[in-house]
Amino acid sequence: MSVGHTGVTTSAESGSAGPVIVCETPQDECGVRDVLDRLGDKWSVYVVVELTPGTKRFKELQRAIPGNISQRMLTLTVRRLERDGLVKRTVYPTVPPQVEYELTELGRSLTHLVKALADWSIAHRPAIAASQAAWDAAHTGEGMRG
Amino acid sequence: MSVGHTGVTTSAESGSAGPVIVCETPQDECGVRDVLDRLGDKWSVYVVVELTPGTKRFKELQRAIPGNISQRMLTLTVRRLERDGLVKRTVYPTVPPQVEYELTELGRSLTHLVKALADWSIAHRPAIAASQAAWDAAHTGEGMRG
DNA sequence: CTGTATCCGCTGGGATACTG
DNA sequence: CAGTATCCCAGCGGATACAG
Repeated sequence: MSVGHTGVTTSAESGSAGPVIVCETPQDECGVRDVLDRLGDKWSVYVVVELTPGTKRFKELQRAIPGNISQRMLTLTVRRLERDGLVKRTVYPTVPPQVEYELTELGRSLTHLVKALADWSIAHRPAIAASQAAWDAAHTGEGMRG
Repeated sequence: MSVGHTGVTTSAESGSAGPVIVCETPQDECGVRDVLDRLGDKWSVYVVVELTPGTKRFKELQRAIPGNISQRMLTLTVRRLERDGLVKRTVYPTVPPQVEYELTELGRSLTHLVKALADWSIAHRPAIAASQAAWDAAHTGEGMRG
């Protein structure tokens, strides 16, 4: 492999023993996984968010993303995004090297969904937090009251 | 814990050594993780999708979800969803026991976003697949040609 | 600066057996 | 049927060292 032990490709063409999702249903919820796997990547969303305003370099991206993403994960993330056609990577063969990342048309078409997700999250976070608190309160000492 | 080695609570109040996300930014992309963590759960989305038409029992849910979700994961998933206030769980103390799951108001407010995600995924899957194929073709034998 | 290869811990998640 | 507890493994993801 070229990018570490995980590789960039997720499931296809790499191993012949991992169906992952059988895809029985015709088209309804079948493709959701494709996006969610990318969105659930823990970092992909942030890259998309940070790239929404415009082009950013590797280091800029790393600094902009909250949560201290490691070099390794940023590389893996942008590579996957690039492979999916959501991000365009441009290398300037200078010294020191400079690499710029930007959203493609496809990537930009996702930003409004990410925005919607973020809006929903922000709008309902209080409700969710309250629900969690209530749940926790109702379940404290369920199997650990000794 | 009451539900296995993983527990239901994700990060808060359980351990004091896991900040996970520092949340430096005021409110822009900060709350995205909350939703994405839930959506990236690999199964949560499917539960929401399957519950969109209406109430379902545990076993029904398990059968309806593509990819053969295990009992354990379905339990964990619906518990988390319940804790977040997205799903309501109703137990009928019959023999044999019967438990019904349904979306709450909060949960239903998410369905249109999930739908949007699914639509986007379906609409752009060909483009993504093409991009992946192109990327793979351009990167075959990068570090494994020996 | 940008990226790759290696080591390693942690957690998600499957299989299974048991309870009510 | 619904749920819990245990075992166990694969993979994600962090830290680090090294290369162009």
